[in-house]
Amino acid sequence: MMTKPFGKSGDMNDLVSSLGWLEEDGSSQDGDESPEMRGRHGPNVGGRVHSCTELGSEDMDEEDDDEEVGPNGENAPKRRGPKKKKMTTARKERFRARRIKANARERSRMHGLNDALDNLRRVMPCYSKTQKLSKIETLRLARNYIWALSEVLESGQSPESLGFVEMLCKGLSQPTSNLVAGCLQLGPTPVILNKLEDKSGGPGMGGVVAGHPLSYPSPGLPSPPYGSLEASHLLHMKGYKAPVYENPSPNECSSGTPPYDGPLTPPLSISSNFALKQEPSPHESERNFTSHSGQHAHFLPSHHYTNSTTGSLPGGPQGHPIFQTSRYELPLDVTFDSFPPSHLVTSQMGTI
DNA sequence: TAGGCCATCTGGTCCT
DNA sequence: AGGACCAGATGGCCTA
Repeated sequence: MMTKPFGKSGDMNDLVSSLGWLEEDGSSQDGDESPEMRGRHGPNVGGRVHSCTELGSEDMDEEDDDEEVGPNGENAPKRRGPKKKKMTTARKERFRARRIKANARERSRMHGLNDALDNLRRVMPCYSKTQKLSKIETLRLARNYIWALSEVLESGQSPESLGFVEMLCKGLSQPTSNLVAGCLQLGPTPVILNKLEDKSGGPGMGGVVAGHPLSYPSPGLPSPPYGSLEASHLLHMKGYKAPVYENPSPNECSSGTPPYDGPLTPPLSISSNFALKQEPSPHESERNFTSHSGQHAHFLPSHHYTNSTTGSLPGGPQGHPIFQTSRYELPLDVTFDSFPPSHLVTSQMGTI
């Protein structure tokens, strides 16, 4: 099988980022035929054993149609089971077309996944168009963000505290930690973070321990691209007129759907399905989870803090902007990809 | 140049 | 039969 040259280049990103690309996706009959999307390898890449499925064999048969018969006929494997259908040209074309369609769907699916990741990046506390978080770092930061916010809820810890930032940076790579810290220049004094080897965190978690100074922004970190953000802005509350949550359906970015631009869902409405480890609760609707630090974060259902825009919360800091939100009722299956009002975040971060 | 990240192709599996 | 999802493999791009 010939390995086709693959022409993926930097401009693929432009294609991917454009909505038009997705629209063309289905109709362009796959990149195997388009200059940008040439396949790179045949079915036997990486020494994978080619199966005898119809789909798999069709490509092989394109070059050696009569593989079942050896040069002298003696090597023809005696196959059990249903006899393999003769790969007629029509069948080959059909299977090829099916494969091409499947490739297009797969691309579209992955683009949808990437769109969702982009939405997630936008609501992260250090969104920057120029310094895009990698996929894995986006997920890690999202985890930390949720965790940190839950700690704010549970303990009333100020989001402007060092601990909040430490939680955000936990387990992140050094560049990402720098990025986060560059965004979280809390008040007049830059945040001082401490990032150590994995000592304080759980398995797989990087450790951030107070007392080991490592000032941010780091030497090679220009401030402008990273913007700055007060912690209260991080929680997009200053001057934030929270919209009344009307449409709970997340604006999902499945294939073929436009990028997220839909109704904003409220902050800190931690749904009950967010539970790393659920425990029985005396109150049916309460949720607990064990954080990586071994602490227990205690979640209350959203209606526990569904007060007026100036209302206070049980257990929460009175009058803290984080709680000055209006009525929020989220379905349990709300997704975070529509979670915070991204414009409130980005507007404070000087996204470039 | 090595390593990280990414997009894509591909075949397998499961489900409708 | 066909679609969704997944994981493996590969090569391109970028950066230290």
